[in-house]
Amino acid sequence: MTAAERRAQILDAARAVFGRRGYHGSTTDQVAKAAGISQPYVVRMFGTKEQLFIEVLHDTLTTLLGAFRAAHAQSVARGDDADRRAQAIGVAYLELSETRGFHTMLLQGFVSGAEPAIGAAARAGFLDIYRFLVHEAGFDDPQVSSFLGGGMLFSVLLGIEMPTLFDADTDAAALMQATFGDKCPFIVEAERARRASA
Amino acid sequence: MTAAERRAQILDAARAVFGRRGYHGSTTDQVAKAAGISQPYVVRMFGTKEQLFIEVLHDTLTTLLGAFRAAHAQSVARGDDADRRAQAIGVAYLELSETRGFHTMLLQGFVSGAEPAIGAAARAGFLDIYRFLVHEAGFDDPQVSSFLGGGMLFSVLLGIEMPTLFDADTDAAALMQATFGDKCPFIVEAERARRASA
DNA sequence: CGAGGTAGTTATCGAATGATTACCGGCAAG
DNA sequence: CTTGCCGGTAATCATTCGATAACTACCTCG
Repeated sequence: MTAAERRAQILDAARAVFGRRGYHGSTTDQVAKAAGISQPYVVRMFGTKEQLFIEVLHDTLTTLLGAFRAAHAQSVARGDDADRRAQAIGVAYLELSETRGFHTMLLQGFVSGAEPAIGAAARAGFLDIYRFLVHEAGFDDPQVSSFLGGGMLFSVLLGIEMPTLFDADTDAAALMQATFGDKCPFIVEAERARRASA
Repeated sequence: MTAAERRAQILDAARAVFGRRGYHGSTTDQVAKAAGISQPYVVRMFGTKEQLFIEVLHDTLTTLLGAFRAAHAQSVARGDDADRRAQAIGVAYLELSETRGFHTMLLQGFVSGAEPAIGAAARAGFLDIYRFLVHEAGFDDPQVSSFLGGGMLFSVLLGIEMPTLFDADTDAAALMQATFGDKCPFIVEAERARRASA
């Protein structure tokens, strides 16, 4: 396998691992095992664990902004009004949950601000999203706060593994229904599958 | 000093440490140093680091719910309408940022769901907040989503140390203005003081 | 006084983990 | 054929960190 392919594969595996256990809670060996290679190779390819984490975060943020731009452009092409355009971007955000550990990886990046290099990357990435929403998508202040807040709540509910309580607790089910909307059954099912495979 | 006093002091120090670096990123020695005692004593008093983390989380959630209940009761006593009552609880949430690491500790609890015992405590605590908002404070679904989302965004912006960019980046300043509202200068100043002391 | 409990410490151990080094097999080019 | 590089591993090192053990100073009560 070529080095570039391996690199992509490691980034993918690392996103799942880091997304679940965070920067400090994950080991390079876990990433290596998830990618099906040896631990020293992970380190050699990325230099350090911190560098790997930052590249995963950067890659995830790039994917996110790409998805947002695509959704926005499509919505504009359809001639949607402002509300519809905002909704299209929101849907794009929810649909990124199909790629393993996407939202939890973002969140883990956002709570690792105490590591200087990671904090800088996280701040820059968060601001990029904000700038896109305001300057490209034309959100106003209440819209952007509401959008980002909804996104953070979404990610936290996934990180906390709230879907495990969907069947056991009616309040949990109501909360997730209120947050995930009509994507709710889809997300609950995806989480169930993830747990079953683990 | 009595054991109960020490316990409270350690919990306080641990909240600041865990809030900044998370569960895996913090060491019992950092907590001990912050509390001015030896590392083995921290472990002996709480059994394990995990147990300490869970107790800090529980303590933080208890404080949070207490503050919410007090704010709600006061608002009811004033005869406020539903919107005012919701706002009073929101203000109570913001004001808890005066106690060191409060919001970031909550967030760190919420992203450590991969540790089984911590995840269970975090889910239960999150649901307690949800239940208070819905069943005691009478929030409807959109209100509760908006409130929780705003809270998560608030905590993430603190965790990411976004206030460090307040003066350097006008977009960062706008984002924080939109999120923190009129508490914004207060919070920026508090973060500046925290960094100066570190 | 002395016995026991309370609040702590110093010293140390063992496991985990990020990183390094040295090595190996295949394959393409000269 | 052999030289050298590319993709990759096994072995190992140096630290860090949570936990344990053993000890000490102080206070109080009979």
